[in-house]
Amino acid sequence: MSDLLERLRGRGWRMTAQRRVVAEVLDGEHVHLTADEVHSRAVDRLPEISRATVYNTLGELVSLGEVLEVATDKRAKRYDPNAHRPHHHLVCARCGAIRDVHPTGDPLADLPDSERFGFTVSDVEVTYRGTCPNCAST
Amino acid sequence: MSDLLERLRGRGWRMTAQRRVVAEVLDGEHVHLTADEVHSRAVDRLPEISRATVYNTLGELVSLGEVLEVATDKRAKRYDPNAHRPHHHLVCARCGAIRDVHPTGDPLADLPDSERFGFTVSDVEVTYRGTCPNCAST
DNA sequence: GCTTGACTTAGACATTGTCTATTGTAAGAT
DNA sequence: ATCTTACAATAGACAATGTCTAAGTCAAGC
Repeated sequence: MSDLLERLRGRGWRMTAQRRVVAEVLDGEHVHLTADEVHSRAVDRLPEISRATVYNTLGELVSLGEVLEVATDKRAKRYDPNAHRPHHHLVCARCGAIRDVHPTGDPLADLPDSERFGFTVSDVEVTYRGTCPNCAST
Repeated sequence: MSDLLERLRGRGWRMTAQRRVVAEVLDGEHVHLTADEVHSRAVDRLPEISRATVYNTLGELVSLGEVLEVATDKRAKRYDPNAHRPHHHLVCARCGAIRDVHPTGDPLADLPDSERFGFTVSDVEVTYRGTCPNCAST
């Protein structure tokens, strides 16, 4: 399974039961869990894992560049393990469902110098919003 | 000043001292305040205004479509009064400064049907990230 | 199998946002 | 001008999310 665990081990990350569980919970495509969701799933496998550890571990994974923070919804941050392949997000305004998407084109090229205000621009984040098929039919 | 107040009045919005102050605080270009910042600036002009009123008023302005919520930073929501002219945001990763920007091109057109997962896509939000001139020089 | 420094824990604390019951008031009616 | 009344504002409790600390625990190297 998870290349994630492999990569982390290779980077000298000290492996503990808690960290393994967090990494396992985050495995997969179209995974965008909040910290609390990660925690409750982790508790299923390792009942004594604490909230602080989940937050710490998520923060480390983000620093290591193995997981992305996304702020699609205005409430909790979500964590996206699909960090090695650049992508953007499509969010359902009704139910909050999130899909990873890969638009064509480069939005960076669409920002003229005159609109950069002297900034060095390094990254773009695109969030598409709409209604998912499920919510549309009800 | 503010067409905002004009428009609100025209829409039958009951005008109170508190609402006027909130609307005034939000007036201008490149304004992206958090609810708490709005509150503290409102307090300067109207010391007895309560936090709840600021939150309520901001929520109403958003519902009315006169103000946009933006989630550029992962902490508090920010409120952008520039709702009548579509635009995106450029954020400094160091200091959090925000500018309104107007990229060319249409990101909606860049999302192929095969990447829409059956969603009806209605809106796009683009956030550019980088370093502002101020932070770059220090 | 020790030792040690890094990891984990519980829970207090901080920040941001929401809700409720009560009091106040803008704006139309008289 | 004053009255009435529905809507708005208030204080403060509560909720959700995230951060920090002091003390205990353990993975990994020796």
